Amino acid sequence: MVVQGAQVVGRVAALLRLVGRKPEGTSLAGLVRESGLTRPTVHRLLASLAAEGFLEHDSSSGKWVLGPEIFLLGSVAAARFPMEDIARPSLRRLATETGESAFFSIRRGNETVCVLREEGSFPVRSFVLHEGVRFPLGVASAGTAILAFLPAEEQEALLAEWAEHAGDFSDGHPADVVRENLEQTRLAGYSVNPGLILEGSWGMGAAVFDQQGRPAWALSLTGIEPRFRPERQEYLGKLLLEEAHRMTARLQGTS
Amino acid sequence: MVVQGAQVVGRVAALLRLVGRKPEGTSLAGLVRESGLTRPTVHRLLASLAAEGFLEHDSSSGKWVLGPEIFLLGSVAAARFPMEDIARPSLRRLATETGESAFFSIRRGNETVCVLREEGSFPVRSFVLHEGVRFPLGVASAGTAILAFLPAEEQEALLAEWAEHAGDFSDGHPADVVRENLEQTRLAGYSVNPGLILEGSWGMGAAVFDQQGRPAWALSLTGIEPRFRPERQEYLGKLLLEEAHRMTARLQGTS
DNA sequence: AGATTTCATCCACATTATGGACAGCATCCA
DNA sequence: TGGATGCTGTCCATAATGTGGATGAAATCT
Repeated sequence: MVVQGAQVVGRVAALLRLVGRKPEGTSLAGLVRESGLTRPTVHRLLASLAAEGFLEHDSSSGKWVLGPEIFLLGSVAAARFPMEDIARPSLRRLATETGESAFFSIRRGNETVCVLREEGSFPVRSFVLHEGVRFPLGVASAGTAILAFLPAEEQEALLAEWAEHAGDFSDGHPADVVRENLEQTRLAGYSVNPGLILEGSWGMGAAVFDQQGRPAWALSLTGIEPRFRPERQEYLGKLLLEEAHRMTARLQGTS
Repeated sequence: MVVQGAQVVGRVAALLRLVGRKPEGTSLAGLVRESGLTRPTVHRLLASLAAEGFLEHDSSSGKWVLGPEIFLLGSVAAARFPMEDIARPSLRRLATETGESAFFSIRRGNETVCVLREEGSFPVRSFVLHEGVRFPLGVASAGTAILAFLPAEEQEALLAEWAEHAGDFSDGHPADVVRENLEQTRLAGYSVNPGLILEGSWGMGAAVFDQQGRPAWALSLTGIEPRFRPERQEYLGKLLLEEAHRMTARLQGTS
């Protein structure tokens, strides 16, 4: 998987992903911490990425943010990944129908990345999840919904080295809790995150399947605990599954 | 401008831009030609970019295309560059009103990059311009409209080394023709490209200005020569200027 | 005003990326 | 059928490239 003689490419990619996590930008020190690289190296790579227009350095805040070239390349790439067109209507329906915030996440390797958000009308909202945020598979409702429907051996591979895979999240997500959660998800069809990431901040998710029948994306809803009591879960789950089925059908149909 | 000790970053950036030019993808050999790098180097960089998800290698066609990570980062970056929301309505109006195809391009250094397209109803369409295509400033109607309203010294800097700047386009665009064209553009407010890139394929453009009053974007229309006769140019130019003014006002107002 | 944290830059060193060379496939043509 | 052409993928000795410890300046906190 790893290509010889391209160390920097990996480092650059990691830095771009880290910067992309926070729309408001990240400081040099933060990136040094999160990347594990030395400061001079991070600084040089950031500066050269900025010279290429892939990043920008907000001189007032000193933070680094994604630059115009990323936006431009992204617009071109979006033609091959018409997620916006396909997912947005479902998100709108979910958000207006339930009042919660609705999200569309995409699987990328052993992570999920949140791509789209649609705010609900309910006045208390959680900001744990937003565009660009990444979670390890099995963490958060979207990643649980996806992991639950991956081939058993892939699930086992991740669970076998769970602490390493889940990183900072392994504290709040012990492997046995996750196992139980995946089992529940397979039974119900949808996943429930009972505030495991942030107390009181609940979520539910349902997987969307690609043409090969693999769970590649997920729809999810987030909100506060009182809005996710058991009696309402069934209703929310039904809505999520409905929209997930609709998207899956649409994606099977295309091409 | 160029950062020391970051050769690869520049190379990677150049390759990504080259790949982004053609939505259908580019072959290794093509990228070797266009980048001026050696084949092993290009291959290694492409392979490692693909391992990171920044590119994908279509194994049937053997071509390299932009990958999912670019799409994901692009979605995050799009929040800082809300061009779609602001430009799309103007493009719609231009396309429906005129029947020609309408485009929105953005200035990036000494180039313009086409970001958005809206097809017109007229059944003969040119495909010289599409999302991701880059032209040197002063080439094509969008780049002419922008260049014409840059500070005189910046214009002169480019015209002074025109052959180098315009590259392959310098044949069809001699410096004195461009100078005359810029003059005309300043007089009329809008630019006209009388089939200089491809015979019979005409275009007209108008610049959109940022908060500092600098021409940073452009709206343009393209079509075949009979649709751009002098009597119609005035009408098309008026529409372009109207929409460009509207966008400029909207952009001044925001923030 | 001293302590602490963050940012920017230098430069000797060796790790890392480079590219010439080789190998494997197609396709085309004599 | 053979060999000429054009493409992709890989190896590895070489040196050019990127690295990171160290230093200093600047900003922020106590």
